[in-house]
Amino acid sequence: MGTRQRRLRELAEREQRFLDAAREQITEHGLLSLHMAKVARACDYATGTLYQHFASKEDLLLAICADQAEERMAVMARAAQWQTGSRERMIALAVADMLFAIRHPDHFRLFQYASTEVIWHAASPSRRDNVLEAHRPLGDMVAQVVQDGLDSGDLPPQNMSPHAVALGPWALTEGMHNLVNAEGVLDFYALHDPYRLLLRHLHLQLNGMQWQPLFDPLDDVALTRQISHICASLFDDLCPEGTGHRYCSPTEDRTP
Amino acid sequence: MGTRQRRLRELAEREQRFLDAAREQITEHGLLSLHMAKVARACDYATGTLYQHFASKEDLLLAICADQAEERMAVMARAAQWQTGSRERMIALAVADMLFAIRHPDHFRLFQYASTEVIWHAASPSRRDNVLEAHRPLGDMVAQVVQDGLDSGDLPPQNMSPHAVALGPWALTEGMHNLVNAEGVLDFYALHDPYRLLLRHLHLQLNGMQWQPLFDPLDDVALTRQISHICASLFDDLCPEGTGHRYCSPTEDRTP
DNA sequence: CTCAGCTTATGAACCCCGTTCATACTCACC
DNA sequence: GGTGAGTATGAACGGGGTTCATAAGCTGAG
Repeated sequence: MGTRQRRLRELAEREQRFLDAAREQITEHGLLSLHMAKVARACDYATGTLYQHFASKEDLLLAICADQAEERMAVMARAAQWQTGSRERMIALAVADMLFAIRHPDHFRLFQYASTEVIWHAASPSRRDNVLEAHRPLGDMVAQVVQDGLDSGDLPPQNMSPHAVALGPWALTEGMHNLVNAEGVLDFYALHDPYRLLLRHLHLQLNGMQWQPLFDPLDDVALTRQISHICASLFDDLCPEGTGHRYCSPTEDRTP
Repeated sequence: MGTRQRRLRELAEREQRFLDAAREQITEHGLLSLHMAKVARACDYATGTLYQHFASKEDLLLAICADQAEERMAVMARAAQWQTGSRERMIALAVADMLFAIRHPDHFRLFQYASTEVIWHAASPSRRDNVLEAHRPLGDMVAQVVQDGLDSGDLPPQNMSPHAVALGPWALTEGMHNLVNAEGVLDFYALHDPYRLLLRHLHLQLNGMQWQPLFDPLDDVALTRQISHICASLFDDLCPEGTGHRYCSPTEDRTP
């Protein structure tokens, strides 16, 4: 029955248009100015129609999250793809996510906001599952890196499951994103270039897990080279329109 | 002029009563059910009066944060107080914060929610400064531990400022709290007792910074003993009414 | 005691949304 | 053409944050 299939396709297309419109509004005017009526109007629909797709505003927010997660994962996967050792791949994952957070601050803020208890529990359960499912690759990718390292003898066994080991770098990265995002904190402590700091700490952390060191984590030049190397493979993804973009710390512009 | 002073005192007292009422409502009915009208009514005031103290709902939320921060800091300070080495003090800070998050989940969720872009920027600037100021001890405590360690020769120099070094353990702890709070994530990866995992990773991280190890981070028994030791000095703070409370991982109850 | 002047409290009214629902429309199928 | 399931509409509803004109209380002076 071709009619039914067409219907479904149209439904999915419309949903995507709603999501895009919502995303655009967030990018343009901030999370605070996301209104259901405006999203519907932007797609030339009445407000009620929106509620055939999303049970509530929170539901819409989480839908956007699930939608954006795909892109986030893709960027990370691509960054890790070109690295050889387990350690390099782990670092690449963190750098990619960090770049994503820098380049798409609104999306990243949305991730934080939506994973808040208030929003999370106001959405429908199925939508929550969607978000979790969409984010599954994140944890799996990190754990896979550990697993591959163990298999190839690249890493020493830790008596911990790959996922448990993976939680360390993952938490460190998330936490640093948080601190960076919490405006004021970094200025408070006069910490410039927090993302380079993240990389340094990540290296130190891997050292602690006795992953063989590539170079001294305190070697600033080597660190920069590594970041640039990873970034080079990512800028097409992250800056489609940009030409000649290079790694530039978010605070670098501020210093005269 | 005694009148003026009395006025100010009354003002402060009333503000505190508002804050307490709001906190109670959050504890009782969750963040979603915090309504300005109800807070005012709980203190036998009209709604409008609330707006003489707090410019908006977000302002009130941030005020609660600043208020609660004091308690959070106090618990951490107390935990670190009884430890001798730099490494133990650093661990104690993390454990204390972790316990605070477990024992006061609502407060902790509020911290997360309020540091969200949406809430943060809807509050008044002076209130935001309040929150930052109230949280300053957090970063300073962590950095102080590093500084003391360096001064006493307890720690090797890292070519990094104490605050920069401190950001590592700090971010790791925050990040782990986040992941734990993001419901579903841990079940997804079958990770039980995430807080013990935090401790393990913290030890591994300190290893990486070449802080001399106390024991093998993978030694589960030693880890538990250390956690219990730190907790013992904290339960009076965290469970005023509780008698005979002991450390118990949040997931321990679930397993039959 | 009394009046002026300032501070604070009041709660009804305002307004902005998110959400719902009865109605009308569309269109594939008989 | 008739039928019914699916879909769109937009006015109306309701909750709740915010404001404001008014009233009440308090202080200090005369």
